[in-house]
Amino acid sequence: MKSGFITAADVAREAGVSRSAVSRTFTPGASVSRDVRERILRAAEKLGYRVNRLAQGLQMAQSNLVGVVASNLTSPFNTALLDGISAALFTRGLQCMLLNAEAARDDIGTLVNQVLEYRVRAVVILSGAPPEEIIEACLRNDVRLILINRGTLPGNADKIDTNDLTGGQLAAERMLLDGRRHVATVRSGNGSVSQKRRTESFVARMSEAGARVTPWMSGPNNFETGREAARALLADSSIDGAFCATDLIALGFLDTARFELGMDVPQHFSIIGFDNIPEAAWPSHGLTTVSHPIEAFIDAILSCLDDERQLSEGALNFTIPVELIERETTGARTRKHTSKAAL
Amino acid sequence: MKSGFITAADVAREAGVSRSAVSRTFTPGASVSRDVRERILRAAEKLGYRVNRLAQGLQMAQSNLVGVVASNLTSPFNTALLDGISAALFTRGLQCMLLNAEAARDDIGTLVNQVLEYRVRAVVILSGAPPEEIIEACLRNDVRLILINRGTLPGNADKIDTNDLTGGQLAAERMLLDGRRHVATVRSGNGSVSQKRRTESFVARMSEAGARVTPWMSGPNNFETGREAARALLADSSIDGAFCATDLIALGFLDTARFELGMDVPQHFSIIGFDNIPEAAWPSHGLTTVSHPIEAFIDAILSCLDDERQLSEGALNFTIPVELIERETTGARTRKHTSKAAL
DNA sequence: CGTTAGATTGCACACGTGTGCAAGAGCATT
DNA sequence: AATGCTCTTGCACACGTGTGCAATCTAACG
Repeated sequence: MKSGFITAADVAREAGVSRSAVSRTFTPGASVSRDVRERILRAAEKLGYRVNRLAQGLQMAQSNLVGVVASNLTSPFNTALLDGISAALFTRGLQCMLLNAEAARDDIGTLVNQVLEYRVRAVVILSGAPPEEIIEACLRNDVRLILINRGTLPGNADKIDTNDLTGGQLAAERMLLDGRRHVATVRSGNGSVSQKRRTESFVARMSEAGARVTPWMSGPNNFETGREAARALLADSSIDGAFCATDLIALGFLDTARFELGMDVPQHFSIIGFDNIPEAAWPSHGLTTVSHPIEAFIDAILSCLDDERQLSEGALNFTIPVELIERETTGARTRKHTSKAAL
Repeated sequence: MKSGFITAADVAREAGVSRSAVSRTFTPGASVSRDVRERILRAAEKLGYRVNRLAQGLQMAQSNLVGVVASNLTSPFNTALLDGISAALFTRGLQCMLLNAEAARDDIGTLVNQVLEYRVRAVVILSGAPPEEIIEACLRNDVRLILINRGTLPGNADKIDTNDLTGGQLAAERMLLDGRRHVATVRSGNGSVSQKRRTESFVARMSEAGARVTPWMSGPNNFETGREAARALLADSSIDGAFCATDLIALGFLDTARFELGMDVPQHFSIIGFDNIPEAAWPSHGLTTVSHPIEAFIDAILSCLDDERQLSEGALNFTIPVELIERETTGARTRKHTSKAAL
């Protein structure tokens, strides 16, 4: 057998019909008689025919591809999201093009441009912020742009955002219930809009209640950042609580406080994270956290993809609900100011 | 501005040259005079021209896509691998098509068929086992097939495998040094070849040294599986060590032993995992484990992609080296048979 | 049997690109 | 000045597919 792919023309020759018939056989809803269809299917099976999606996409001026821009795939929340998205795309007969934002040094513009070259149907941005001219380019070419937790960027794009305001408030209420009066906020330094929003909401509520807040912000969104924050912040022993913008940071903070600094959580202070990653529920951590369920994100993304309208007719907006998951890093059964007594 | 993408013909008209010149301008190494090239680049910039990769792929009978079949993206080792692969592909100007094997109910044949429709340059299989006719289909169409830890499947494909034999032996030696005489092996029930190999190598060495081995195997490769194994196995208090085929399982085992069953590791027994995921190094776990570095996998994959030969001329084989990372779940400073004394 | 509506089939064009080929332009060598 | 060589440029074809249009075929109905 000769090398190279089998084309519809090969199948047509084998089945003794025209190439159009082959094309119609593989096009749902097209008009083909039953015995011709069967003869074609048999020939296609025999030769190992596969429709060339590149040619198809060229003809239709659209592909079945969806670009997904992600980064920090070591964060379990991001990977869970990616897992859900790739599975959801499969159910819609779409293919997932994964773009690694870190590899491109967070040059989201270049990445989106690359993916536009494939005439993708939509682009999902999980990470980084695309420049405005890129948003316009997508709009002009009828490519849906779906922004996940990117905040209110200018331009016409579908936006799916966690209810960070409520999330921050829930965390604050729990801190206040624990009687904490001097809390820290910890987030990564790369300026994620979502981290900023939830932190500021937390700060607002705590300040309103008269508590003191020490902000801390540095490094990437990972475990090590939490460790560094703990070392820096816990030198000041008046701090009796920490709200970390992601679970990964919170777990680094927690582990360092417990095992490196020998502190007792939640006796000495309370810790609350955000994301509800699987690791937070492990017995060794038992991290109290704010959850924003993956399923809600997936549903919202599918709604955007199923939306038949042109993007120019208006974009969609979704807010993902949050919930406080209480575990063992909050709710100490003790009097207030225990940590001060340790001085 | 009219909707739809800008084509090379549009640019040619704008710049007052032929369409060929535009094509050559964007083809490295083609012959174009300097001022024509500049005029074209200016026109392209102005109009927002993007090469249509679908048409290009059709013409060249090949795309810049590489299919990656993965599953269990909640496993940090898999995601780290995916992260590395997507970044590496970017450096080679290739695009990553992510296929979720779980979403396709592990029907790898269908997945590979789908990805072949895009005339991909190669397919990387991180999960599941493709049927032999698919391997042949790839071979026939000059699509490289790169199998990661899939064992010795029949057919001509590039194979990259962890040195599981040495890995299992290293774990066994450490167990013997700890004086363990009745150890368990824990692996998931979905029959990963790699898990099987490392476990069997461990068992062989332990048996050779006269130790007793109780095998356990069930469920998917996740934390919960480790928990169930601990509950089932530690009812038999003569067991004084466990070798888990992945870190995720090992951590579930460890956490359950410590926090649910109140045992002391490594006093009561030793635990060794495999993969060296980041979580294993967290202070709260300190899991001793066998590492097979991601970088080695990436290097091997790139070597396969860079290999210019046709697949029919012979495939590549790589073995990834392993190393025992000793942390706090082995090496108890105590006399032998401590656990027996606890009976 | 004649007519008509409906289903089926093939022809031919379009989608946007890369490149072989030949023609032309510019320049150095004889 | 004539010749040969190198560089540039445009024409035209091919890649594999979907589909409008017209032609053909089938069957139902009068």
